[in-house]
Amino acid sequence: MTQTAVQLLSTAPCFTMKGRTVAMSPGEDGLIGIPFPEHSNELLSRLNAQRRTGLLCDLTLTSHGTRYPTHRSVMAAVSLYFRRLFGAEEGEDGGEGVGDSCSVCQLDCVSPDALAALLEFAYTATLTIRSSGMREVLKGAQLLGIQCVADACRDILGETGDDPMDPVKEAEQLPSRRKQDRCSVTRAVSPVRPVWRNPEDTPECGLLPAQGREGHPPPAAVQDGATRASHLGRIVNGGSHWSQEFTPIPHRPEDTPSDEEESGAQGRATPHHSQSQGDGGGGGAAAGSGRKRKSQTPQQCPVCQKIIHGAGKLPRHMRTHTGEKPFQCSACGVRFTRNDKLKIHMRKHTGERPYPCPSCPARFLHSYDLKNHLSLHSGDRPFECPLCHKAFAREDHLQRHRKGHSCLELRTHRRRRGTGPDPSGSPPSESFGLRQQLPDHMSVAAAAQLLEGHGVPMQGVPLLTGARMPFPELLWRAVAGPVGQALDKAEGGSSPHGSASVTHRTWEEEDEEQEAAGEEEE
DNA sequence: CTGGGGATGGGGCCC
DNA sequence: TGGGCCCCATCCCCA
Repeated sequence: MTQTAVQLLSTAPCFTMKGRTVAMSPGEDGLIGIPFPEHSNELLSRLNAQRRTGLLCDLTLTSHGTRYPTHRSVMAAVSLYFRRLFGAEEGEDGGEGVGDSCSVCQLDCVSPDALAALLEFAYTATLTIRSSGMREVLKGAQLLGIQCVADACRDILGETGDDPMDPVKEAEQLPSRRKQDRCSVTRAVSPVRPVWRNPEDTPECGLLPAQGREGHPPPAAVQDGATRASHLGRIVNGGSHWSQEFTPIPHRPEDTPSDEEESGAQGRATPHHSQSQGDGGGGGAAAGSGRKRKSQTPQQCPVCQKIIHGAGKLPRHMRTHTGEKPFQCSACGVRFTRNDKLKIHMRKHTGERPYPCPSCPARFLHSYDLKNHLSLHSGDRPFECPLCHKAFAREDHLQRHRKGHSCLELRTHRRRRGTGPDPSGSPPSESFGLRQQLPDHMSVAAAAQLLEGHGVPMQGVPLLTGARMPFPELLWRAVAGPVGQALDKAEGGSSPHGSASVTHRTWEEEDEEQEAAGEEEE
């Protein structure tokens, strides 16, 4: 995909299909971006499985006799040291690095435990270490140029990141040494002097890469880290180094990476760099200064690529991936991912129910419980099934009703004119207005004219072009994706439910229901 | 199947 | 900028 296409997609309107947010490019016909959020996780997991079995391992690291089969590409991706050693750094013309044949790298200056932890981090994005081994891991991370791990260890050890002797930072401050002699670069990166052995060079080395495949038990170092995590201190992704790992979302599409130079920041999820950090546009040189990049909003989760809005919300989100629950109830021991959830939980123990019903003695733990409860008093059932017109007091109950195919009147009833919500299942407050002006059997062209008369552009509407609309709802479906939000705006404000997402989801649901109805008819 | 309570995760606002 | 607090949407569970 071209860079232009990527930029287009990054700002393109999106819709949801089968639970997947799909970006549509308005400018390029047929160009869509379909994200697979689990791909990176699965990829890493499979690579780790290959490492454990020695499959496809083309590099063996050794430390004091302990051998660790691994993959060059992974090590080059995670370690600045290996990246430069292999000539894999961006912009390198290659061919000058260590040869492609199976090799052994002796790293005796990194302790076996630290090397094991760093390898596990490389393949799992989780660092599992003993507190007592923190300094060794820090040392190894510095030597190998794994910046985020080094920073996390420094944070925990309470050290600053301004160590002038830090070989990683020192190396990163070398802006244009890629054309220099590889060995000299290597020394600049790290004082590690690996002993490279090639199978053709020594008989000893010829054994090494094959060992993992040929019956040698996997070294302790490549055992499942989860088994060790139970009794070890654990630094997980939710740690402070995520603040460096996140991907700032460029606010303007023209914010494209300008620094082709690898700055040394590890594990960047996407090549997008923040251009608004006040680095003076210096590109790689400034980025490589070792100064901590400050996070800004919105931020993209490096695991699921979800965009997280709000300052300081990314660490909170990351705990949903790591499972970290740092907030424990002192009364019952239940743990929570968030402090505010623990606070609400504590009301159970204190008996506090701060949300009293004004109409009855009932009191509630949560404001939304009170809100639900109040709908019982009022008798309001604003959420009506568009198919069977059964009304619900709660939106989630309507959703459950529709998802569960409990409605037996699929496609047999038309929406009542002038009453009830639209087929999106949205509450009445957002169902009427401009949308009601769309008569039955209106042509797309006529509908477009009407909508554009309200300032709603119809360009980019991908569906039903040239078709006649059997129902105005279908037109609404057609415009829901690209211009639905604009239509909402034209109608005078957004719905309290976030019309875009609601409409997109319901659009998808309706497709499924139409399919189901079609099958029934057959 | 529905009503209701509770849990979870995201966003907004504020400090 | 990070975190606290709150609200909201959604999901799960149980009666």
